Amino acid sequence: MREKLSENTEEKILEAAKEIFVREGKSGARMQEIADKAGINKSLLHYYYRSKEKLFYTVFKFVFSKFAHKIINLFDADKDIFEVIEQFIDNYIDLIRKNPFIPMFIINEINRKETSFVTEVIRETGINIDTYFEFIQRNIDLGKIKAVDPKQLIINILSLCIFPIISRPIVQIILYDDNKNAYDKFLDQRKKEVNEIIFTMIKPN
Amino acid sequence: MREKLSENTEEKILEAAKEIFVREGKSGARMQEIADKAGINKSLLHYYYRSKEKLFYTVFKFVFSKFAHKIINLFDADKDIFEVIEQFIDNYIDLIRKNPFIPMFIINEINRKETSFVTEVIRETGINIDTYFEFIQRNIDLGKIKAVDPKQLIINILSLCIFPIISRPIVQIILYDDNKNAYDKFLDQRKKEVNEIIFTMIKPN
DNA sequence: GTCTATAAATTGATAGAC
DNA sequence: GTCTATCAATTTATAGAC
Repeated sequence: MREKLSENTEEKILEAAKEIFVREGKSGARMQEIADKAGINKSLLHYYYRSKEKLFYTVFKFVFSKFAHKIINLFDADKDIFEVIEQFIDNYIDLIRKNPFIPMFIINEINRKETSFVTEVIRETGINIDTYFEFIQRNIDLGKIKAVDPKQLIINILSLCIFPIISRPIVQIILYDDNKNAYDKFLDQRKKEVNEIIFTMIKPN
Repeated sequence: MREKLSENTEEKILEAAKEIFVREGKSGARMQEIADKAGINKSLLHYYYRSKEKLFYTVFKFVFSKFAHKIINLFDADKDIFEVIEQFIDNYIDLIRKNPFIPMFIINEINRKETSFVTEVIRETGINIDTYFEFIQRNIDLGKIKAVDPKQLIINILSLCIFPIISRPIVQIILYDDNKNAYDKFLDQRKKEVNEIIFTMIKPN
């Protein structure tokens, strides 16, 4: 019973902390706000996680892991690479659009931390980029795509998908006079745009 | 004399504030740290700028304006569009590489602020996107490039240049085992990569 | 496990002397 | 203009009752 309740609380805290940290950043987040959102007392935060630093670490690992795996996992099977990429772009743009603060949060906090922190998170997260490399190499060997640099390729895809969304608050104003609907259309159109770019660059002559 | 000294102090404050705010973010920056870096007393900060908020506003406008104009100004003259783009990519990647925190700072803070703040900054900054639109349209009319969407085009260029640098701390570890030199080579190579992508997408059949 | 009370440290801001 | 001293508010963290 008690344990059951405890687990519940721990989850509620993590859920609340996630929301606050992601939105406000580590230094902008307040323990009080997290406690309020979790519907508990501030002291309980320290009971479950010794300090703000430790709570942040837990949250960051959780968020990063989930996000990173969503990227990596797509490049597995023996599916057609063009289908995989098309699906990836479609899913990914929608995913970030729904959680626009997540990429910002990750990039932002990673820029503030020492290398050791980042390395540790990556290690614990257990993401494995080799699956992706092999997937690309296999397709090159089969002559399905040109012999492109897989590193440049993945960065191209991520850049073209992520940047328009994290920079939305400025770009929407400058390009579309802050018309939200217009920018949403722009992002929909963007799926085709990114697809075309990537396909053009990798398809054999 | 007094005025001369005053000006000097104000500049020193702005310079220090810029460095701290850009690196630590608004909520992470400390007035004490800014004062220390400027070599003055904390009270003087409040003497020149009434509050942290006002100091931040001044710094943000300054940083954003400088950065935005560097982007816009390149698309002016009657120069060849392919040359302009090539030069832009080359300059821009180097510029961000030297100041990797600036784009993050801008994107980050703009995501935290209300639309009114962003609109105000853009208005005061006086950036004018029309110059760019006209430049592209002229080149389309002349048949120098395909009839691409100028909005997608500029976002493509910026995405491909900025993202690999702001995400460097993660990507360098995942793709290059945290080998700094290797990633620098990657970024140099990237200039060619981005150029090729953009050229391929806009050059007439 | 959860709460109240409170400590201890930090931080933005002001008053007032020079 | 610049500094010292200090306030007032915030914020992380702990002690201790239940």
